[in-house]
Amino acid sequence: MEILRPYVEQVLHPALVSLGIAESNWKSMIAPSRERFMGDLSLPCFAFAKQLGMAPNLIAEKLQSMIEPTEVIDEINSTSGYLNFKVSPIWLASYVASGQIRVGDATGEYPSGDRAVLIEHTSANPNGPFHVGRARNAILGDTLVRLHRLHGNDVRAEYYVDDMGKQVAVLAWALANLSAERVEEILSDREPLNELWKNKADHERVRWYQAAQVLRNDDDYKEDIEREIAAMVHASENGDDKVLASFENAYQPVLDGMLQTLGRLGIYFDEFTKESLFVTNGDVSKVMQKLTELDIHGVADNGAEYLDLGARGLKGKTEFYFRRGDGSSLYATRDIAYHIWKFTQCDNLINILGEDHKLQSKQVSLTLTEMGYKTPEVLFYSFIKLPEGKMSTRRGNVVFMDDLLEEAKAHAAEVVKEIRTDYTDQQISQIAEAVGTSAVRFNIIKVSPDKGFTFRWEEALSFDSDSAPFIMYSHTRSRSIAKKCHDLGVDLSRINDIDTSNIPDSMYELLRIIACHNDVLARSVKQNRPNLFASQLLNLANYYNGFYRDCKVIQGGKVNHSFLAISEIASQLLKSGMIGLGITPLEQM
RNA sequence: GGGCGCGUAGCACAGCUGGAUAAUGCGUCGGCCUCCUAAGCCGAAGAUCGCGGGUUCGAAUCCUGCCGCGCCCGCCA
Repeated sequence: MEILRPYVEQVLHPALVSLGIAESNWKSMIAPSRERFMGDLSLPCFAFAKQLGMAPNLIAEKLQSMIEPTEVIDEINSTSGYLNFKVSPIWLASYVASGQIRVGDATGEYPSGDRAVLIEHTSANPNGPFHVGRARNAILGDTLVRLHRLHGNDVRAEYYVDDMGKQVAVLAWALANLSAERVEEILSDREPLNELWKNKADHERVRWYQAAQVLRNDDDYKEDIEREIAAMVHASENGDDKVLASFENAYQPVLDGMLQTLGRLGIYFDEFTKESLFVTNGDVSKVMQKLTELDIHGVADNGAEYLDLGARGLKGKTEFYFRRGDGSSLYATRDIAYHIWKFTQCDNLINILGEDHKLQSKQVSLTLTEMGYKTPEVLFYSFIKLPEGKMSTRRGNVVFMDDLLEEAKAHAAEVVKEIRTDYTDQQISQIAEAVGTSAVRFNIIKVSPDKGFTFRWEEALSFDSDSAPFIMYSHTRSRSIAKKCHDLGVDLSRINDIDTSNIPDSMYELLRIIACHNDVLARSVKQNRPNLFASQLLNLANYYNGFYRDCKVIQGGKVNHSFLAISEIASQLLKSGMIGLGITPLEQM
């Protein structure tokens, strides 16, 4: 509870001075209390023991006896070497009611901070529909975008479009050389295209891609295809307009289909930057020229060039190749040019990458440092497995995000239909869409990014556990109360009177959670860990439910304005926080 | 084989610049709808902090060895 910190420091300072502790590094030792019942902030006294020649628990007790409770801190206690400070309910209630707890805006319309942050996420090759594994990037990335905005940063969300190279070339080759009949013939042993996605280009065209991959492994065709594709790749890397245009015609509809899926999850981008840009505008050549001039530069027998990053602490394979023997650039080289450009657009740069990119990212960062540039922050995430093993488009062992969203919506609709018998079909559909997409997002966000997990349908569709619907439900309760109060003639824009003579425990506990809300948000953003804020929102919803139980806003047709004020503040924080996580706030459900 | 990361109750997660009885949520079990939406609330049980050593007055936290899981080790992207 950072809002309490200055008050704690103020009362602690004279006491510590009179004990003979003058330095001020004790300030950094003040931390949130371990247990809620003990307090809000605590000072561990172990570090003073040596200097004072006293046992820590005695120091804590001594300090306690020297400090009088104040209007802000009404409880000071010491237990086993810790001095605990607890915030006064009356002061806290007034503080919260006065509107000083910042309710951020995750839509990013009114950035209040001074940091311009560029977050690059997803950037998936446009060759087929999202499966759940690939979507983890988009969901983590978009959540980070939203949380940074909620925190006040000015954020730009970027998608780096891989519009050159082998993957797109394969797709373009297949579309140019294979008929629909031929594709289906090649894929005859696979599951057919789901009827639902028949006109969605990402699902349609991925079959061409898959068929081409089959042929590329077929001895009868392999060599010819490889030669043709290699020629296309080569041309694209040299900035050949015609080939790049044919690539774009091949991938753009696929990308559009993929973005449609992301749109359903509330994921949008501010900017799409094509990889080819840095080849055609000369940046890549300049980068390669500069790299050639570095001390750690080396040349292979056939003229390929690399940097020896072993000299800069990289272990394992230390040669980092940036130019092929034929003089063309590599993906990583272009990525360096892209990073240099990105740094001209922002103060902070964040990349969301799968754990398979760890080495590559390290190489890029070391190289950027070598060239004198800043390096990006990177959020790595582990892959999502299926019970049957690794997800693989090639082997058909995938769960498509489109299918998951359909299932989630259908499941949500069943639940709504069962418990809200008076809702219309349209209401049910709207609620089910919100619940389904929110639940899918939340189930991915709540898991720590560096931990891999296994996708299970029953967990992905579970709404009664640790879930988005739980949070959504608390929020609709608060809206329902507000609506009732409005109908009773209360002006909701003018409620900030708190009856400090009546602060039940569950209201106090809710206030304490509210008081830490922005602390958690700041930490979540600073450390790029969306799951921390997800947990905070779950807590907020939980304590709101406790408040709801004990503090009746409306009783016997009369409105308790004090409770209503707190309910409304909690409601706003729930709503802004939900938008921050990409959960859809509903008025009723 | 080498490198990087992960391993905390049935599940998920916090704590990891060493320090309080390892916190929180879900699930489980038991209870609660004449009461603002029971998609809810209350209570209880549940942890060899992967395993073994070491450093320390004190280790989930630091060091080390092992085990398990993931990823990487292309002049691919």
